[in-house]
Amino acid sequence: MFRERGYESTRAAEIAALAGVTERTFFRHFADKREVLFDGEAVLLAALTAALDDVPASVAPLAALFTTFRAIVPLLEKNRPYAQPRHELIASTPALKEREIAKHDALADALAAALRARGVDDLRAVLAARVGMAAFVHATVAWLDDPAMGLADRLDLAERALGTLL
Amino acid sequence: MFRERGYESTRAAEIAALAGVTERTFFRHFADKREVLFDGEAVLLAALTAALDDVPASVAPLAALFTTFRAIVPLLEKNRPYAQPRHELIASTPALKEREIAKHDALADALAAALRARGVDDLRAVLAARVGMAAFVHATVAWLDDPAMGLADRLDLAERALGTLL
DNA sequence: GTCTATATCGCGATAGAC
DNA sequence: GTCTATCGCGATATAGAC
Repeated sequence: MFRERGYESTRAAEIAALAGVTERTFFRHFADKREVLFDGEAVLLAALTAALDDVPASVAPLAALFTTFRAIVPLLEKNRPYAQPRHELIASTPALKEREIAKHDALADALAAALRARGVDDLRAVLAARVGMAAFVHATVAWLDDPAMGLADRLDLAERALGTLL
Repeated sequence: MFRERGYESTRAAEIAALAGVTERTFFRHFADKREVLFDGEAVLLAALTAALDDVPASVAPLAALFTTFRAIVPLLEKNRPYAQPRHELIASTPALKEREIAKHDALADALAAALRARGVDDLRAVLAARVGMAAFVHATVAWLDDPAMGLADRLDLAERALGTLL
């Protein structure tokens, strides 16, 4: 419906009707209209933290994150047919883009907490998580926009670029 | 008004009345209610890009950003009496936090564009900008929460922590 | 589920600046 | 005289209280 009529022109009541529930029920499931598109974030977070748990604690923080990202590449690639049009919609709708950025921010916070749990000090945990997320998001977006290069290669590229920054 | 009655309990019409204008006029000036608190972002962006222009093009991207941040420290310190309560309000209001994150994201985009204009390739520009912003925001928040350490020192700390990551 | 508030936007008219 | 900012009125969808 969002793709056909546009996000703003689609009323919450219409979505609810399509799902066969009341408008009120819709808002009981989703805190607001935008949330309909971000149900999957919980799955992504779970996959990331699970993958991070499999990385030996001896691996340095940022390297551990890149290992984590690579581990979920198959999951993301399987999801591409859904993720691509979703990304286009979000990119062209400011309200949704804002929400997506907030979700990524929360994801970074969660990764930082996971790194702290591995014994990384607070400052390095926060910075590593944000640096990692920046690379991950950039790689993912580039991959969605241009599938000529695989996601794993995009991650390699980003990791190597980070190495040349300092 | 936000601090006294809380953000949500303060109606847009009340703000407009305080300013001596109509509610309709309020919304002509601000795209939405949240924007009232983010008028200063344009000033910050201008200060940052101006400061970055003064850094020789020979300086590496991330180092150039830290030089830029240090250059505007006096501006931020002068602004602290306003910034501190503002930060508390934003931190305790999800809707405002979301907007702030989006503003920081836009700032990172602007910095990336500025780096590209210096001849930095796209990938490195984007990553440097986001890494820099992460450090800058973390340092600023830490400084606002605990003024025991100066902002300049917080930036030093973050830069050195990044050095051990990359 | 019902009821209601209020953020937000469209439109037409008006007043003052240049 | 055009341009711009404000006003006044009305409509509607989201979201929250009960």
